Amino acid sequence: MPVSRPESSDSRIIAHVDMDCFYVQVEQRKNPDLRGKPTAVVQYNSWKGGGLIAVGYEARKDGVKRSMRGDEAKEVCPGIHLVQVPVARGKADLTIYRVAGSEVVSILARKGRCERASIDEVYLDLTDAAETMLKETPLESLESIDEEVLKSHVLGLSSDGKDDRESSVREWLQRKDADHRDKLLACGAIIVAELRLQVLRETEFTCSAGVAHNKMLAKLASGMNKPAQQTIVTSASVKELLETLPVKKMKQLGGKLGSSLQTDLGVNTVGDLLQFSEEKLQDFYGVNTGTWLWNTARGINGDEVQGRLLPKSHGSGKTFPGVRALKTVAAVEKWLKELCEELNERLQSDLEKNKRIAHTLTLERLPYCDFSKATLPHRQSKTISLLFKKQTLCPWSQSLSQNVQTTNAWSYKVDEIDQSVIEELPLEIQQEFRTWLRPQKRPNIMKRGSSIADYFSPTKN
DNA sequence: CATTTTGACGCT
DNA sequence: AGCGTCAAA
Repeated sequence: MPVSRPESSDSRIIAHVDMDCFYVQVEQRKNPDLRGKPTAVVQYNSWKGGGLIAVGYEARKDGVKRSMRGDEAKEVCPGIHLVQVPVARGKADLTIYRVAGSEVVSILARKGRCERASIDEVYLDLTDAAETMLKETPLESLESIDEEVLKSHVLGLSSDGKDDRESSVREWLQRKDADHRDKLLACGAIIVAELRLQVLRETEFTCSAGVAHNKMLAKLASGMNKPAQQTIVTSASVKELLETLPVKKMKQLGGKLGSSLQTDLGVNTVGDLLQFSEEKLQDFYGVNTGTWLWNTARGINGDEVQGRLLPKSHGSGKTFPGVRALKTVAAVEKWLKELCEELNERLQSDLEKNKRIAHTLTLERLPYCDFSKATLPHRQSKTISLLFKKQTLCPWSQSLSQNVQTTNAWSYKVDEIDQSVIEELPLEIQQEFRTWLRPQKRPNIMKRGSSIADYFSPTKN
């Protein structure tokens, strides 16, 4: 965990925006008949109705849970509408959701530094925008405050449960005697409410948000009131909030580290961590993790919002469970080709839209966790450069062939990137490329085709 | 037969 | 470079 700026006096204004049951909303926009009806999105449907990966709020009321099978969902919610993820090349194709996610990012990026954290989440650093707003329009003089802002949940605001919550939120937003950091939070809340309304107007999607002084607290808050609401974390509320918060609810503590805290240290809430010195935590978990835990217990988190609107990598995969395991080289080749073709299509559109070009390719085989049998060790991966030659991928064939009948060994060569691909790039990028490639003067040995699958076509040794 | 399909980042 | 961890729909 990076600990770039661990100060408790952190006065940044950070928002985390999270789309509500995103895939369901995408499907409901595509087919408005589904709006207001119990809906879930499933991957495949031939086995027990497919696996749910997103559940709308109407269906959640009936007890439908993610990771249920479609058939199970029908049992608890007979009227549920199950929409299938599109299938292309024999596998789930998430393109429509990625495109929808990027629509949202392009709107949210208008007000400050924006980081695409996942297909449907972003972090925003609104510090500058909030400071500017506070300077130019003192909150007390703001006579018309947007209705959406008044629906905010302000943690630590005592009258959160009384009948006129909105007026107490208005009062909090405009408090003359509020300290500077609270006023900045109020400005952040106004900006985020505006952004969420813009997202709704321009995409028809609702989202929830958290506004706080750092990423950790903003993320925590965005999930506290869903759907279509926002939550503000004041500094004054942090201690109480963390005191009773189960460690498992904190990002990064949902897995083995969180379990270890519970079983090895008897730490059940984030507040319980306060009893341990930084040194003690470092002894247990190493310098970085120890310091990170010590800061986390105090609501301190220095992670910066990375200005990054695009994903750093593209992946395409498919599982072949149980009896569907691939048993022949031909079957492995067939599916590698399908995966490569999907990837190729996405790389092509990335090149056209963003002028980016891939430079490494990694083939991975993920473990299949069947505890009933002797299971394959773990994960295996091989990475190659797509830009430079002198790469032979014999190891790949070994990994791939380990569990299939090997007929003839494969070997692959990857050459310099094809000249025609470079020529499609903007001129200044081309220039950069020639610099990188300068030591490489030899002509291509292998002609590169239109599909990255061609990189893996078996060649003679 | 069976969550699946992603994506980021840390450790060595 | 290769593997492990964590998280989200």
